Amino acid sequence: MKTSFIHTYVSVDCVVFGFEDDKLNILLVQRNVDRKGLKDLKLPGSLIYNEEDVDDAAHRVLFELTGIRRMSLKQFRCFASPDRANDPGDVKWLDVAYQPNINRLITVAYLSLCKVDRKLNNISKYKQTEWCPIDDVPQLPFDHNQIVKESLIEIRRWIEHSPSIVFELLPQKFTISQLHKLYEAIYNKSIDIRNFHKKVAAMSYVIALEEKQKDVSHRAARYYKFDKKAYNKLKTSI
Amino acid sequence: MKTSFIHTYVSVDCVVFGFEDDKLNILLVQRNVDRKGLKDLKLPGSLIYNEEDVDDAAHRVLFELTGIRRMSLKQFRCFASPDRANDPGDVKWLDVAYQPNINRLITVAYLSLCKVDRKLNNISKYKQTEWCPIDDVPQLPFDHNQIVKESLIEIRRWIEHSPSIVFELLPQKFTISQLHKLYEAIYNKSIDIRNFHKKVAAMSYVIALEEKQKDVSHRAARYYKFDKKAYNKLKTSI
DNA sequence: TCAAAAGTGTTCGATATACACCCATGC
DNA sequence: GCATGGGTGTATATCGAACACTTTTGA
Repeated sequence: MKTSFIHTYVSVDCVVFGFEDDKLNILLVQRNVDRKGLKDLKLPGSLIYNEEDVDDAAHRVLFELTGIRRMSLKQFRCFASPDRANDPGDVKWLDVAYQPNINRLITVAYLSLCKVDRKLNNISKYKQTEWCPIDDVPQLPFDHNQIVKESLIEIRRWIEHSPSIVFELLPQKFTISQLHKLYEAIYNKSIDIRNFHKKVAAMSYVIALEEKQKDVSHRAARYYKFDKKAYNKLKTSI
Repeated sequence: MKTSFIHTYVSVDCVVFGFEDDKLNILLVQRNVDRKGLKDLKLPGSLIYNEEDVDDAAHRVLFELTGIRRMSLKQFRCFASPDRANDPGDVKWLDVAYQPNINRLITVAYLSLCKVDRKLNNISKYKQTEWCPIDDVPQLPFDHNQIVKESLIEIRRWIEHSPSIVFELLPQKFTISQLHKLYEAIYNKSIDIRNFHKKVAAMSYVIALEEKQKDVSHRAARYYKFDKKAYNKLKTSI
């Protein structure tokens, strides 16, 4: 009787967002096994270790992926459907990548953000990683497509709660236009640019710099930066 | 090497909110083992079965607890600290309740809501269940106190997103005053009653009934009901 | 007639939305 | 001089917050 309780492996899977070509992209990695011809992509993830918290496992995955130690991340859901790992190809991959007879796998999904201009010095584990536009995500193994879908809802919630995290998707110096396009990409709708300027002006933690764009064939845009200290002061004062 | 991946049991724990005496309460159950004198309470929960999704496990726990089959519930976080089940008393309880040598336990926390006037016909499993005011929760095993704490934040988020769920905490017929006190309890602040009347009036799915209170020693309050169909129509039209 | 809770409107400030033209730059 | 994107202000609607008195009922 007691044996019917699940005794299982637990993994974390990370949806890492980046912003490129005015679009949201996510990081996908190549699976270890090659199936000829087809790119065989998945979300970066890993089984968790014995003495490891899930949050730590997610940090570890991201570090192995990007070389960045303490990326912002947010757990958003545990996926545990009994048949999420039933596809024969997925079962086989589990056998090769981890060990045979993993009959079931529960995963905890995380959201994270990364500047795409950051060089990803991934730590040997992944053959290849690539940014993939969110509207152009191929079919992924397990329930990774569903995880991606839900992560899009979650990223909006995250921003409502912590407006600062959008700046993790932009370079240190950015233009209003970049920020504007980022918001449009995240909310998937067009946002009036004049109202947007007002909105940014109201963010006391977005600081205008003297510096402007150079060598652009139109009026040069001013650069701005995100002031973390001002943001935190504001947050704690509320 | 591969053996260092976690291979573990997974449980669900449910924070069930009720509304009584103008306060939020949560349902606690008595652990199976008695420690003399002290009430030994915990959140209702269970290990999950082999072929069971976590959501289903949570539904099962709630059914065993209340006799209600499809309660609204919301997964809100996976708790997986390696030392969440390190307390000797907790280890011993796990041994007795489930089986020896559960060295680690990951849990997925759920939020749910229940009318306290509903008779809880709990299905034999729990010796005793009791409603406990949220401000008066005793020390609980594992990290259940933290789970309770986070559930309070989560219930607010849930209401923002799905205003209808508050009505699961009230009887079918309720007064504005009850609804008002419920909101005050959830947000833990006083809310201006006139503004609140306006707010309720703007909820097209809260329907005034002809019926009023009887035998009260003050002006009788009108009853209202929640109209689920009107609510759903509104939701889908947006 | 008193105690206790029910019910009711207006004003103000803040915030979101809609909307169109001139500016700077490189080619 | 023209194409390209940068930058700006005003008017209106909506929402939330503040605020005090009258009504109904049973005891």
